[in-house]
Amino acid sequence: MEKELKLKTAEIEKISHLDYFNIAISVDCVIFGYDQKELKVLLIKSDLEEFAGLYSLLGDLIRPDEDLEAASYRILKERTGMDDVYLEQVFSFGGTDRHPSGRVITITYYSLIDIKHHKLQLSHNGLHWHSVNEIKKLAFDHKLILDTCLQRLRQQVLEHPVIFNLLPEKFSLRQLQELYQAILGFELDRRNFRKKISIKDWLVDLNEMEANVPHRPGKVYKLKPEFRKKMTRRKALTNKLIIA
Amino acid sequence: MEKELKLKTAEIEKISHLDYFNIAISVDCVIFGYDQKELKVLLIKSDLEEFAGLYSLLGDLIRPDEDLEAASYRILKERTGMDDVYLEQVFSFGGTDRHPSGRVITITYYSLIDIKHHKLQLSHNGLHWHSVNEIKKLAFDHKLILDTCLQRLRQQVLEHPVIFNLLPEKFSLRQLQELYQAILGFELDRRNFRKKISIKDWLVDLNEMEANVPHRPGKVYKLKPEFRKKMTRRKALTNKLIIA
DNA sequence: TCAAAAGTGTTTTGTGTACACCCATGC
DNA sequence: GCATGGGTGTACACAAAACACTTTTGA
Repeated sequence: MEKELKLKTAEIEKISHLDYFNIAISVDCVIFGYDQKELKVLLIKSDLEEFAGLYSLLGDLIRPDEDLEAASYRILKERTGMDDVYLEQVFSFGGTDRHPSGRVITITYYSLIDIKHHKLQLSHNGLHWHSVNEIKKLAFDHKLILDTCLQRLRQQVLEHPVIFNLLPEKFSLRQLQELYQAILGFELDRRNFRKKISIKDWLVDLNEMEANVPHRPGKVYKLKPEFRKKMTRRKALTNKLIIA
Repeated sequence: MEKELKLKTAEIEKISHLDYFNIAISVDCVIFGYDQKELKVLLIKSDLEEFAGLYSLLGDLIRPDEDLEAASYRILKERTGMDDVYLEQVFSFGGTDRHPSGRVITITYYSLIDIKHHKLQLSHNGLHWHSVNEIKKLAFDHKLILDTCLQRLRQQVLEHPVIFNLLPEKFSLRQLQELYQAILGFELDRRNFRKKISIKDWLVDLNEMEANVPHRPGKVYKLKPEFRKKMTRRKALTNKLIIA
């Protein structure tokens, strides 16, 4: 992967001097995870001198024979080993100066993965999970991209059952509430939260209890299978907010 | 403009045979207008043999020195003569087979214009306003693009005061309500509608009355200037729905 | 005088929000 | 027995929805 990134920069260098239609197109992925009660995002060390010491999102140029989703899935698969993930296109960024080596338009996706279910190559590249709240600056315009995706994620979790892609299959209502809070950035009332979730009828009670908690164990639930849609889909017309 | 479109096809033909990074990038604009109590969209005859007899959206390849918004504004300006318009990026479509002459990824925008304030060159090209409801099929994947933009427009008018870009500066509440209905596709209660609009405090009463109506004239309003934002902006976190 | 739409309030229903107590478990 | 979170219900405030009559104008 190191090699691939170097190649990428070189290729951009080359094409930036060609004629009219040579604009490169990339996909950048904001890969969200959840751990230690914090929302995380997968970052890698920037391979450009201009951005030495800064981290960037995961991305790559699009290949001529793959569509946008395929490119996103490829990036995810290469970096996390996972291909069964939730993925959603967010926005395209096309400023003429956003890449120092030439004109690159990027189409951004965010994805949600269960951080425990993957094996990263954390050895080099600086590939790592970073707390979203602590990120002040990224290479390129990636901070803007991250903020845009986070905003979209916040909208989505208010309206649709996508948040479960960040959790293991079995979870307690406390875990779910803490995750909502980590994403939204504010506290929720426990009783009202439970009421709204139960009205939504998204969950199955597994008749199990949490184990290894230093207090009274809570019930364990899983998402009903009909809501486990992982693919990119078109959004439905906004209905009522679910939470908050 | 005829010439430019022919050129465009030829250029795409050429680049489709080049090497790795030669993917063309276009912007397609779904330009909405409102007339005769119907939502309209600006269409043009497709210039490709493959789509003879079909209409398509307005679009063009992106130039290397212009960003995405600049390309959208250029297309609008060329076709409608207007450059003071509301514009919003919606989605990017990148299927490998979406253009018969080669790989073209398109970034789509919708815009809202006051249909009375422009002068189209309606003489040739088949450039015309088409009722959105009557469109069954378009060239390329443009029907899908149109549907996606319409869905986004419906979301936006429920949350933000963008709808006024489709109306003349002065309008009555009846006109406004009819426009909401045309976009949303269902009827609204007149009293509840007026109440919600007045709570929003978007409008100024101009102390004028409608003229030339075959019934009791209504009051005439305009949008408060602070809500007349025409540029592309990032969306705010969803707040409560306004209408419906 | 009729047709067409303007203008205007009240009631009912549902949803959001604030809030407090007892319970079960691990340590 | 104490600390920690689990689990539950009620009261109030506000927003949405349903609904009818009188007024004004043009034809």
